Amino acid sequence: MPAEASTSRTPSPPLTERQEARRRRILHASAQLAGRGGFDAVQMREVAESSQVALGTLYRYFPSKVHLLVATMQDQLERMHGTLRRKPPAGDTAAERVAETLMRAFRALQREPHLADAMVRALTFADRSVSPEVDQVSRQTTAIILDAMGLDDPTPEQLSAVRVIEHTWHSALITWLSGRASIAQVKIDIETVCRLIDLTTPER
Amino acid sequence: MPAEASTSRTPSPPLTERQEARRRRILHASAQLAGRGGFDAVQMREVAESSQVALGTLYRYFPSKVHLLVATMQDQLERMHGTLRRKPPAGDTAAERVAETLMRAFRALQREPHLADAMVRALTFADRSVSPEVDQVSRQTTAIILDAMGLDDPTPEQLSAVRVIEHTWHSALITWLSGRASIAQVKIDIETVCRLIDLTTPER
DNA sequence: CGCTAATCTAGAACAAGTTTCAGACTTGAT
DNA sequence: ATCAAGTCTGAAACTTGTTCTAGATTAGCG
Repeated sequence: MPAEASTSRTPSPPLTERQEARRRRILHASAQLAGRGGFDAVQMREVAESSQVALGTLYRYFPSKVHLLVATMQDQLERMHGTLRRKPPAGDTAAERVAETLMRAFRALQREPHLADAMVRALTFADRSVSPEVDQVSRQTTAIILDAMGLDDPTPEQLSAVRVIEHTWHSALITWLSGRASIAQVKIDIETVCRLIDLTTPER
Repeated sequence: MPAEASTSRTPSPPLTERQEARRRRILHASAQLAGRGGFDAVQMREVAESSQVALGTLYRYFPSKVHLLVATMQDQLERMHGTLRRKPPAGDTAAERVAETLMRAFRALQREPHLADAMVRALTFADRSVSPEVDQVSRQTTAIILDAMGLDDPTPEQLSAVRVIEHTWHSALITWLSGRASIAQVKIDIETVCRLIDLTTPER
């Protein structure tokens, strides 16, 4: 199993065991603090203390709070992709399966709304310096959606549809997290956008 | 003309002339600083100095940097809605007109990418305390899209489509601003999502 | 005009992200 | 085992958003 699948971006020098452990402690502390309190509760000094690492070291591993939270999201996403793989969605059409998959992910986020807040806010607040990492998250999300569609090599049109679905997914999450949309509303939006798939994938 | 259309939310005590002038100076300084440098360049001390107002006063008018930038966005949006009204889009279908309108708005933003950055980042970073203002921006955007569609009372289905279009609009802007998507890509995404309108609005 | 409450100003103070630095500790190669 | 290079630590310093305070100014009113 590729334990460093997400690291494939930067062929950084392989970490020693203790370094790997530090990295893990940091991500764990980050997720923990985010879990209660959300974005604001993830304070770099606290993350450092909580993971038994000096502040300077924390910054060596993750060059900013946003980097840290985006990495936390990568971590969680991988976990989720694994879970989803184990129980694939059951719908008849691609649109149904994608909608089901996203709603499943949404329910998982609802169980940890503060964590969701921290990760999503970091993701959309990220500036250019975090582009590679954000891109990685985006690729991972795309992979999840394509998995649900059951497609191996999608057409450009289908890729557009997937991108739009991702846009909707992120933005709908934000409106929900900031209390401007209900859970029901997010559900409707997801179902609505998933109809685009039928438009580009003439179901046989 | 309803000069305080956007203020209708909070029936705050009417401002004196000098106060109105201060508010205007602040918004102007904010847009100016945002215009070069984007989100980070809008520093509250600089805004205060630049608009000849004490820091405490700035915070009395806008309780946070995000509030300030969202208000700046409201301001710009109103301007744009006026412009768009004067030259309505010419497409045959609702989908075409909406896409054309959004692309026109997009081109306007391209002329001031830093300003766009500041406003959009503030919008998506806003937490619950800014919900009313963000909601106001959202209503304004909805109004612009419905205008383009040429609809007076849309069906719930059409409203869903409009919401999804807004989601895509915001999120696509973000990917463009952070350099993860090209202008062409944004165009495709907008055109793709606008097809949803045809799905919910059987063109006669 | 003269008073009172509200508003504004200048500036200090505080909070959290980020940077920096000197010294201690690890690691990998010889 | 020893040394050089790289890493980690603890603590202070710096930046920018935000809050607070004491005193000046302004607005509305009798």
